[in-house]
Amino acid sequence: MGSNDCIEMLRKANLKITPRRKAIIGFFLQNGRYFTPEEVWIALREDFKHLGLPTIYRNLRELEDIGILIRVFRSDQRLYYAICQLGKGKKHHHFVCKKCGRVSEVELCNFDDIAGDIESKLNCKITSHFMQIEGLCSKCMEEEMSGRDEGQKVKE
Amino acid sequence: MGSNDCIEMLRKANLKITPRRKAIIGFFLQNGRYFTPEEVWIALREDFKHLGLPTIYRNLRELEDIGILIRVFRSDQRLYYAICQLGKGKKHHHFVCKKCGRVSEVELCNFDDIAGDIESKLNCKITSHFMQIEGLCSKCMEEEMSGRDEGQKVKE
DNA sequence: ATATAAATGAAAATGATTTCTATTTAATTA
DNA sequence: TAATTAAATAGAAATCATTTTCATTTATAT
Repeated sequence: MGSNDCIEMLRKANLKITPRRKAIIGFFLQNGRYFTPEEVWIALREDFKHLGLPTIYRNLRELEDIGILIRVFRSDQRLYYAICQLGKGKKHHHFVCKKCGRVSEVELCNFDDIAGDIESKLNCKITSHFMQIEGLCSKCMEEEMSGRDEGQKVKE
Repeated sequence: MGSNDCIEMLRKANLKITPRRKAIIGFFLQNGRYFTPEEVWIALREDFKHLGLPTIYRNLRELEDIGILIRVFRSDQRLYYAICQLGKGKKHHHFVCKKCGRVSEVELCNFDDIAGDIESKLNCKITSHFMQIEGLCSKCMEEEMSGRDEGQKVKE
């Protein structure tokens, strides 16, 4: 998916294609990691004379609603968003690099193999599951190996 | 695990065994579902002449740290906690009833079967994964079936 | 019993997120 | 292309869940 597909999704969702929306989507596409609304705001203020933080919050939420963005969960209580190229239609999960925050989409999932067993055991009906996979992305692994310690780092 | 085990965990963690802590743990054990700090506070205020909301927040966090409680994620940005009988040692997940909020522990997990494949595909190193399973618990399924609509309900 | 560090309550502060409202703008239609 | 209209936006203010501060109390080790 590129920005074009995103624009198509905006159309389908009856959301207007505004410069801010395009910039937000472009920002997430360029940097393939998660960001707080404030971080997005600070980055995009460069490109807009006027840009309200509420606009960012509103748009991030709307873009999440239509499946262009996903939420990333961290233990602090803040909002984190990342681009979701696969959209809501395709079931998948996300891998989050603990070091640099990069988010990668993972289509592989074998949960269905045990869903029935869980249902039997709990005598319940499973309707969905959410998974967040964490670790080190390829880039951060290399850096780890070579003893270097550069690169974008996630705030602890 | 019962309250006794919890008290043992408190000891191990060098947390004092206070009436409030015992009450909080007991409250979660009795009602096997998730609650916000405020809900816990309102419920336990019955039993304590003085009970500060910050005390609840502090304790919930501490109890989460040592593995007695877990966080439940919902799309609103609030804190939800539930009892975790298996503790941090044993890898497991949680099933959350979308209707009544009941949280059940699920030891079954086959993620390891595909972890290697994901690592190969992304060329990454997976260090952990978090999963929240959702659906209808047995009690709510029965109610669904019989057309009744009683029982504790989760606020939408 | 005493000492001491931890726990607590109450009040106040914090700060992320949302709401409000007047203005602007994208997109539709004449 | 201009007029129209609902949606989007900025900026300021409000909200409200959560945390901090600090004086007092309490669990527990001695």
